[in-house]
Amino acid sequence: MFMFNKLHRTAEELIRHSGGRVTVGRIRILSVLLAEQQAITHREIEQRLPQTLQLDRVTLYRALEWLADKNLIHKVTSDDRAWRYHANRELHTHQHAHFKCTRCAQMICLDDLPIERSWPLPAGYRFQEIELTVKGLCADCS
Amino acid sequence: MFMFNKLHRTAEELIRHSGGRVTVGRIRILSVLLAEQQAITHREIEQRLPQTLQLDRVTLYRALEWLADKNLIHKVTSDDRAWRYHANRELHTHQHAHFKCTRCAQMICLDDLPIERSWPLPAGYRFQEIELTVKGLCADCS
DNA sequence: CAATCATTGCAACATTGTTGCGTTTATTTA
DNA sequence: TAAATAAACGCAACAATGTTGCAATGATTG
Ligand SMILES: [Mn+2]
Ligand SMILES: [Mn+2]
Ligand SMILES: [Zn+2]
Ligand SMILES: [Zn+2]
Repeated sequence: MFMFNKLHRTAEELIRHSGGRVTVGRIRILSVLLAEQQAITHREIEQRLPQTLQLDRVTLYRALEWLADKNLIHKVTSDDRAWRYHANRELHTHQHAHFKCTRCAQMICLDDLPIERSWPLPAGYRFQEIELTVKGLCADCS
Repeated sequence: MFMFNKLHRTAEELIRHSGGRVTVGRIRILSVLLAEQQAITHREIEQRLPQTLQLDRVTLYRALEWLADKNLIHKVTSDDRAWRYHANRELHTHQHAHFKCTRCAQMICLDDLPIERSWPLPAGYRFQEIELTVKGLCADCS
């Protein structure tokens, strides 16, 4: 309860600070992501939202897009065609790698992994960013 | 014409060698991939197939799956939710990174990029493989 | 409180890939 | 070469994930 209220207020503050409209949907969504240490899918976010809050699929998609635009969250691609979302902490402001369990599909950020090395490209190619996913078995699955 | 026939015969040989049935579909598909230096999508393969060969979407999907199982091709994930396929050469037998242009979506293999370093994981996690995509602008787009 | 316009809900659509099943065909066997 | 067989195929239906258009709602401001 107490934790929830704290997260709720944190989320509200972050959203208000970003200059958008403060809606209960956005607050609840960001709260869910702040409470989670993993990167989770649209579906998983839906399941973690309070039952009392009825929220359309599309609204959830648009809220997530908005939160990502405002740099409050980031989204990660995966081989199962589903984006995964995670709240931004200070650690996450720079580029970082991710780990995905090939058995349970859980995905975590690997904040310690330095990936800022120079990646040599063919002549004429210009580097923008890197996407790195280590795959294997998580502690629970191995 | 000559090139085509040569690829065609190479493809046929590879397929026969893999112990499956040698069908015109599989030969044509593998020929397309052998002729291509980029990793291309299901859709793009479809477009490159000869008009004379009518081939069902599903058959193409299943042929690609079979070719990948036999290690004649490999498939690469992307942020646009579409697998990309590429013929296996000797270079590609080991793990390698890929480059994807953020403007034209072309994707190439970065065979020179050594990614076999040790990636430190949290305790209890077990490494299996790594997926690395460098994003930026290709020579044509930059 | 009223005005405004960002946000939402709903229906429809798009894309990519998968599954079930009856038919065809490549290969083997006689 | 002809028949038998199992693999491969075509078709229809389905599934998962995400997007678009538009009218209704509601957060914010004055
Ligand atoms: Mn992350
Ligand atoms: Mn490759
Ligand atoms: Zn796991
Ligand atoms: Zn390009």
